[in-house]
This record gives sequence, C-alpha cells and structure tokens, in this order.
Amino acid sequence: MAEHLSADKDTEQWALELLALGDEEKMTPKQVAILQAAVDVFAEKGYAGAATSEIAQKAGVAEGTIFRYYKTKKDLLLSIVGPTMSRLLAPFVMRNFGNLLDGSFDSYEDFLRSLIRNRLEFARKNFKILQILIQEIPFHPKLREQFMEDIMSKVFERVTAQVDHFKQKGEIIDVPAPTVIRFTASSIIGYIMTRLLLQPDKDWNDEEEIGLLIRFIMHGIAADPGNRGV
Amino acid sequence: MAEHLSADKDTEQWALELLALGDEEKMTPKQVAILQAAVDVFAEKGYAGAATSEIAQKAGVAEGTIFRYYKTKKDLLLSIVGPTMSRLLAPFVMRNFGNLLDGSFDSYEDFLRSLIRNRLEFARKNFKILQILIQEIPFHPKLREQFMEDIMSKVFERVTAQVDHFKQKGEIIDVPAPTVIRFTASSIIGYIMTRLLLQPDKDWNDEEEIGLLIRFIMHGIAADPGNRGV
Amino acid sequence: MAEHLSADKDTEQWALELLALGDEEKMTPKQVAILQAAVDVFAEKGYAGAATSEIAQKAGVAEGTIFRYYKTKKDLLLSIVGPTMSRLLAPFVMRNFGNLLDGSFDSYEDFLRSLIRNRLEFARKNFKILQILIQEIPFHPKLREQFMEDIMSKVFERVTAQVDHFKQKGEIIDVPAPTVIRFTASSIIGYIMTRLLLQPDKDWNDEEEIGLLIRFIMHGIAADPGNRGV
Amino acid sequence: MAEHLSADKDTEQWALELLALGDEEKMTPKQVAILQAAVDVFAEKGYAGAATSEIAQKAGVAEGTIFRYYKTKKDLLLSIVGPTMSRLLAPFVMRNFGNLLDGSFDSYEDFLRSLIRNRLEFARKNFKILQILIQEIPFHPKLREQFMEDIMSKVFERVTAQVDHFKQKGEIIDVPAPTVIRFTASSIIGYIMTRLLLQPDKDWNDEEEIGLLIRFIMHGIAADPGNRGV
DNA sequence: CATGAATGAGACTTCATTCAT
DNA sequence: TATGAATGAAGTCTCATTCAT
Repeated sequence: MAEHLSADKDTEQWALELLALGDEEKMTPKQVAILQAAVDVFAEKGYAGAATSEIAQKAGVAEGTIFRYYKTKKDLLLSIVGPTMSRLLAPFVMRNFGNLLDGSFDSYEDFLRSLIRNRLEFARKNFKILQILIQEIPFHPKLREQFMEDIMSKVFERVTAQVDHFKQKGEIIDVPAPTVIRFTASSIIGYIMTRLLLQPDKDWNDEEEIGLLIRFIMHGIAADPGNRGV
Repeated sequence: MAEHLSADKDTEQWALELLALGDEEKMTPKQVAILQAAVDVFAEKGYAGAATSEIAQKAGVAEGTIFRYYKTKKDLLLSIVGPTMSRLLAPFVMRNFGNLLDGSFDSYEDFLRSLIRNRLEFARKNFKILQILIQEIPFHPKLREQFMEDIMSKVFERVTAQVDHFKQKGEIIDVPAPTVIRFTASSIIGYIMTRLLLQPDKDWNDEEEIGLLIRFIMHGIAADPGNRGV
Repeated sequence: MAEHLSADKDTEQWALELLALGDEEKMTPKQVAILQAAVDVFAEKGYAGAATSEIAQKAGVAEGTIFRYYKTKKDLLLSIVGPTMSRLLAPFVMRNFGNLLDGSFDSYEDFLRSLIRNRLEFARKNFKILQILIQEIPFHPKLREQFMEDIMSKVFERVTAQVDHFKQKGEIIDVPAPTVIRFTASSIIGYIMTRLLLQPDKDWNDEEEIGLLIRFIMHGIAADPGNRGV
Repeated sequence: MAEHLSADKDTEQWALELLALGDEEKMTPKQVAILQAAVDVFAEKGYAGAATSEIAQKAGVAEGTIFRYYKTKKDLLLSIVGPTMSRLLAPFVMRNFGNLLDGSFDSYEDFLRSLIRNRLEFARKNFKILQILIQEIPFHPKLREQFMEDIMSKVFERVTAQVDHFKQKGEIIDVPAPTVIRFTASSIIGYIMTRLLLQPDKDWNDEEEIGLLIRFIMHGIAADPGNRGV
C-alpha cells in the first residue's frame, strides 16, 4: 500500500523518531502483548468503554498481570498515548528542522511535501494510537494539557518560523502566520484523515494526491489565477 | 459575539431546519431537562463515562424517570445525536439548494460564503451535541452507518452537483469533484473547529475570517499566482 | 443478667445519651440490617478481614445496597464507631456532671459507683462496637485523632476536676490527678473487660463486685492499713 | 531512657527467658530480615491489612522467599507471636518462681516490684510483637486458645499460689485470689500501657512510678486509711 | 536457595435498569 | 406519571501463593 512513499530521504531529513520506541525492546513478551491488546481495545471501544478483562483476554494474560505492569487502567492509557505524543512532536524539534542554511527546503512546497510524506507515514504506522489520542484528549485534563502546552505550542513555534521565512522570501501571501498554518494544517489533516479513516480501502496514489494537495494549498481551487480580492 | 453574521438572509436561503426540533414542543418539562442535562454530561464525560444518575441529578428528576422516556441509556444518546444529525444534513437537502436557475449563487465563492456562515451558526448553536456526535460515532455502528450512508452520501451528492456546475462554468480547476470537496471541507471544518473548539475565547471577526478562508480555498497561500504546476 | 444494676437513678444523673441513636429511627429496615450485620462481621473478623459481601449476605441485602447508604467500606465503619465514640463521651460532658452544688456526689466513692454502673451498662449494650473501636483505633488515624483529641482530652479534663475537688476535700491522697485517674481507670476498665470479655458467662453479682472494686481503688489490697510509705 | 531499671538482678531472679529466642541463631539473615519486617508491617497495618509484598520489600527479599520459610502468611504471624507468647509466660513457670522457702520475696510488695520491673522491661523489648498479639488474638482461634489455655491458666495458677501465700501471712485482704489478681493485673497493665503506648514520649521516672503503683495497689488512693467498709 | 513473573480468586465499588409504591 | 430503593452484573484492582528459572 502506497509504496510510492519514498520515506527514505525524508527519514534522513527528519531524523529518527524512534527514541521513545526503543523501550519496547526491554519489555517482556507479555507486556508487549498487553500493550498491543490495549491499543486494539481502546481504539475499538474507547477508554471508558474498554474493560481490562477484555484487554487481558486479548493479550492472552491473566487480568492481574496487567496491573503488575501498569498501576491503573489510566496508567496503561498514558503509557500508550504519551510516547506517541512525543513522537508526534519529534520531527518538529529536530535540530535540522528548518535549518535552511543547508538548503534543506528550497521552497514552502518542498517543506510541505516533506512534512506531508513524513507525517502521513507516521499516521499510518500509529493509526490506532492517534485515534485513541484524539478520542481521549477531551476527557483527560493531563493529556489535554500535555498536548496543548508541550506539543502544539512547540509545533506552532517551529512552523511559524518556516512560514515567516518563506513569507519574507515572497513565496507566501502576507497574512498572519497562524492563519496560514491553520489553513495548511486543515488541508493536510483533512487529507490524512480521508486517506486513513474515511476511505482507507480506496486505491490511493499518494504521490499524485500529495501533489494535488500542495497545489491546492498554494493556489487553491480557482481556475482563474486572477481576481484574488477578498 | 460575531454579530457580523447576518444569518437572516442565509436562514431564508437554507430554510428552516427545525424539523426534528419540532418535537421538543411535545415534550414535558422533565423530558427537556433530561435532554439538556444529558447533553451536558455526555459532552463533559463522554457517553461511556457518563452516569445516568448524574444526568438525573442535573436534570432534577429521579433516576427512574429517565427510563420512562428512554428505554436505555443508548436510546437517550440516540435521541440527542440523531435529530442533530438530520439537521446537520437539512440545508443540503432543501429543494432550493443548488437550484441555480433562480440564481441562488452567482459563484462558488457566494455558495461557500453562504455555506460557511450557515454551518458555523449551526455549529455554534449545537456545539455540544456535535462534540458528542464526533466523539461517539466511532463506537456506535448504528450511528456511524447513519452518518456515513444517510448524511455524508447525501451531502456529497448535492455538493458534487454544485462543484460540477461551477467547474463547467470554468470557475473551478478541473480536478475530480471529490478532491475539490475534500479540500473545501477540510478548510471549512478546520476553521469552524479552531473558531469554536481550539480558540473559542479569541476575539474573532468572523466576516473577515470567512473572507480570508474563501480566498484561501480559491487561491491558496502563494503570493505569486503563476507557476501553478504540480 | 446483672439485673442488680439499677440504672434508673444513674440514668437520671448522667442524663440521656441516646441523642446520636435517635437517627436510627429514620433508617430503612435494610439500612438497620446492614448496620447490625456490619457490627457482627467487623467484630468477628476485624475491619480489614471483613468482606462487604459477607456483610451484605448477613444483612439479607445485595452487596450494592450497602454502597447506596455508605459510600465506602470505611464510611460504614465510621458510621458505626463514630456515634458510639460520642456516646462514650456523653456522660462526661453533661452539664450536671460534677455539679457538686446540688450534692450530686457526696464522695469520690459515690462518684465512682455512679460512673462504674453507668459505663458498665453502656459497655454491655455496646459491647461489639467498643470491641471494634478498640481494634481499629490503631489503624485509622482519623479515628485515633478523634478518640485522643475529642474524647480522651474531654474526659480527662472533667474527671480531673472531680479528682481535684475531692483531693481538696481531703478524701484523696495528694498525688497528681493524672496518676490517680490512671489508677482508677485501669481498675475500672480491668473490671469491665473481665466482666464482659474474659469471663462473660460467670455468674456475676455486679453490685458486690462494684463494691469490692471501689474498696480496692480507695484502700488497696493490703490487710494492714498502716505502713503506707512509698 | 529509664536507666533506673536495674533489670540485672531481676533477670537473674526470673532467669533467662530466651528459650524460644534461641532458634533465631539458626536462622539465615534473610529469615531474620523477613521476621523483623513482618513485625513492623503487622504492627503498623494489622495482620489482615498487611501485604506480604510489603514485608518482602522491607526485608529486602523477593516475595517468593517468604514462602520458602513460611508456608502461609498465617504461618508467618504464628512464628512471630507464638514464641513471644511463650516468653510472656516464661517467668511464671520458672522453677524458682514462688519458691518462697529461699526467701525470694519477703513481701507481696517485693514480689510486685520484681514482677513489674521485669514485665515492663519485657514489654519494652517486645512492644510491637505484643501489640500484634493483642490485636490478632480476637481473630485467630488458635491464638486465642493458646493464650487462654496455655498462658493465662498457667500464669493464673502460679500467681494464685503467691497471693494465697501472702494472704495467709496476713499481708493481703481476705478476698478471693482471682479478684486480687484482677485488681493487681489491671493496675500493672494500665501502667505499662500508659508508659509504652499512650505516653511513650513523656519523661518517665520508672522507679518512682513503680513505687506509686505499688502503693496504690496496696493502699489505694484514699487519704484516710480508716473507714474501709464496703 | 532465591527469585519475581504470573496467576486467579476475591476484594471493593459503580451503575444501568427494574419495580413496588 | 414519577419516584428512588434495590438490584446484580460487571468493572477495576489487590494480593497470597505458585513455579520455572
């Protein structure tokens, strides 16, 4: 599926984000099974609707075993979504992000292409966990705070720098960066959600779609480039 | 807040969507109280995390009273989100929607402006219920089916007609309608969610923002209208 | 058993201490059953060793019913021992306690006799609850604090006044009141515990025993009244 | 603290009571650690409220190790309180106890002084275990039987002999021995509990207090030695 | 001997639902 | 119609005990 995605180059550009995942190797097989089962059940039923007994059963483990590894059910949730939140943020805090001196990105379009490829791949790999994250953020203050303060603010700061840079270069219209970002993010998220959630079974040509997506973000859907008044 | 939104004209254009709401008048005060309390609690805690006892308490009725009106807790949920789903669809199925012969919309931009104003107003009025709807759709097959088959497909069909019309008029780029719709919807939903969910307290100038939003949808964020290759 | 105890006069002297018990009449039969069953099981197994399921079974009630009346198991414990603690204290805070102007007690011996009769009767009626109280005080800080600060300090204060009064009258040896009280209390508690706990089935003649007890407290066990040096 | 207690002479008189303790030397360090940790945790939380896992952690051993030495948790409890119960009894069954022919005790007062000093010292050294013993006796039939039948009856028998002896010598009032013993024991236990449990931090002068205690036991608290009628 | 991962019975507690009043 | 006491199934979590290493 979507082998068009040559994530290799991008992976270099964004660097490894597997830090948080490294711990998984220190886990016992049972713990891994619990984690995977929990992801499945949380995604299917939601946190509040998921029973630890079902998780245990799916993991092939006694219910008590879950609580040897995770003090509470909420602990289990946090140890699933917490690391993924960090890795969601990871590429935005890489040192070489936006290091324009080395010519990383020649244009906002290049930046977008790299960003979309990379985060689409990430979303594909962490689909269920992201689903859980989105579902549960409203109901867990700690999660919400971490997401808003640690993640969003950092991402926003970094992307703002990029936008401002290309605004100065004259590539982007002179509109407040937050508005540009909102528009860009909406479009990308809309694509990723359609791609993975609404129509996952459609035969997607990702490279082509990403091309269209970038074209849309940059130039909109109007046939006539003129008459751009508000 | 946002008095700029002269919803009057739009309301006429889209017509009343109070169909499902008419029932409310046949409700006893207790039933109304139950419904309102349920909306509050469901929105705050999620369906699975909400206790009927809390709903009863907030509604000022006995626990048993809830089950006089709604056979089960899930019934209560469906009585809340079901009608709102219909009303979400309502404007798209009005007879005069897309009746372009009477010159309803001179341009795609006009259509967008009317759509955005109208649905933003709707989202504002039904904020909590929409929140509940979005949260619970993944966990209730019936809800999901109704949403995907009854709502989305209908909306899609009607909007596709509009898009095709303006494509033929040469206003819109020659790209498959679903793609155009996805772009458009993403942008609009992104704006509405930012407006109501992420930054509800910001001092928004809706008319201005809607103008920007339409400008984005039509022409993107590039400063240079040329060089539109993919 | 022990009909010798003419508690009537004493009851007048100490006044009613049934205040806290009055609430019991407002209880549903199930709640009373739960309370009684809890007293039995707590007394037999200890708080930590008692299962709410057993209490429910003994009360002829569903386990969930317990938690309609008492939020937690600990709540159930406290609602049992709390009121009894207050009533344990009650006679010591009566206004007429130690009101020597009306000639309540002509001598320390009279005071002791009244006190012993009254508290023995109280202990008999609340035997199991006192047992629970004593068992659980070490393990529940709140209980301990309430007991030490609210109960003991008040009792101590009142009894000290009595002791000092009779010391001034020359009835009691000139030794610090706390020491006198410790000696008196030890003797009385020792009697009550032997009477109710160690040898409850013995055929006791309470009036006679109380006479001996007072004689012992006042004059000890020496045959020879002389040679009283320390 | 309380260096006044020259326990040396008494220790000789009552002889070593380390019988049961001798086993400790055959224990592995881990076993000793387990025992000490168990004493701490049982005393703090009670038997039913104590977790073997906490004991293991405090002892610095694995949970499983406890069960190598003690088949069950109850076994562990009995291994702690059993020997201490025997040692509580020990001085009363020494051959030279009450061997009045060798002039061990010239008077009941001497006997009391020796007894109090000795058992106070014992209680101090075995404070926590005695606490556990008292707490758990009501809930463990085996423990209760052993205590009542093996310990109390033996102690009672021996002390009765002493009391009868001094009664014959005319030192003690002519009252049934059990009653005399109850008075005496209550006073002593009351002192020891106040000393170690209720006010352990007070600056006690034990020799002085023991003098007062004996004086109380022998002559009571009345200022006037006359008028000793019942 | 010692470990500690794993168990599973059973603890406390919640809550949707019923029903006599 | 409305109540709310009562239920009992199911949920989360604890812990004494076992056993392969």
